[in-house]
Amino acid sequence: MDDIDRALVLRLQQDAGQSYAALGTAVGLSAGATHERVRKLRERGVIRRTTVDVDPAAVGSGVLAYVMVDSNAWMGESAEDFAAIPEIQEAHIIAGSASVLVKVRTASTEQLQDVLRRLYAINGVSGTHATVVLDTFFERPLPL
Amino acid sequence: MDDIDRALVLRLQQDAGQSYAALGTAVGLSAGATHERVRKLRERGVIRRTTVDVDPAAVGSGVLAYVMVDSNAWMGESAEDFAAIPEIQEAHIIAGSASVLVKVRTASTEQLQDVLRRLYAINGVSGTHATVVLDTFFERPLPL
DNA sequence: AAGATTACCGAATTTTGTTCGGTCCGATGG
DNA sequence: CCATCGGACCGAACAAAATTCGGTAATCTT
Repeated sequence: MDDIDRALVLRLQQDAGQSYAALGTAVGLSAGATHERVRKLRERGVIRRTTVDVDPAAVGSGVLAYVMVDSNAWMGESAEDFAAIPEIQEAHIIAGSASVLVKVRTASTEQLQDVLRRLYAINGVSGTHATVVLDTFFERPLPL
Repeated sequence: MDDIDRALVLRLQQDAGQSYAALGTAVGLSAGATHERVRKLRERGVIRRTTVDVDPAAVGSGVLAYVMVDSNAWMGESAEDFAAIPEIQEAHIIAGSASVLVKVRTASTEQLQDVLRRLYAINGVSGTHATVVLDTFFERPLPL
């Protein structure tokens, strides 16, 4: 994980569609060597997968909200329960008064309400506190 | 934006590296037609870009926190100020008692503290409330 | 229903991905 | 100090994929 690797990851985050030749030129390597570096980055798990960024509004997920989930039990083994709700994009165990923080995307506030209903149905969940996003400044890749 | 488009986006989210031939077979189209569909999805902005998922811990961002930022002024024009802090991965205007919610990734809690210090330096910011993530259940693509 | 538009297929063409032998450099250890 | 080893790189050969395009069928427009 040297400077070249970081440069490669950075450029791939910005555009994973470019050729190894272009990528190599940018970091000062041949296409073959670049290919090998990227292969190893994948192998090591630094690069997990190649994906596409989708406009949420274009696919019926125009409403974004973060929900603090309170519980009266240990939630450490409940990952599956949260994963079963497709509108949940992220779920984290957190320190502090609430115990789980989830990121939810829905098409409407009505559907958001329905997600809250389903959250309450999860074993151990005693309350929720939803924070609706009014405007997103930006969402961007990791710093390097 | 029909069923085929949705299937294409779904599969590209899972693996944007596969060939148009494979993608086409999966949805019942030729490679050429698939190529054209995906090109249009990009053109329309449904697909914003092709990128790679990186393991945060592998690139020195093992600490994740969400920070509620309180303010005593209208924050709607402060996107640049937040964007100037590279550790901030997302920034949103929210409804509720706080006015901005940011997602922060750092290598250590010391660096997290430094980010909080820089947040306070933003014009209008009157307070912060950081929630540290202890464990991430999952982070996944949008539902379709 | 005629015309126009769009989507599709399949093959040709170009570009890229992938593999491989040989070289260079730094580390290892005798 | 020198020989050996391993890793990273280059450049070329080969294989595969992207991209383009003419022709056709389906769909929409009027």
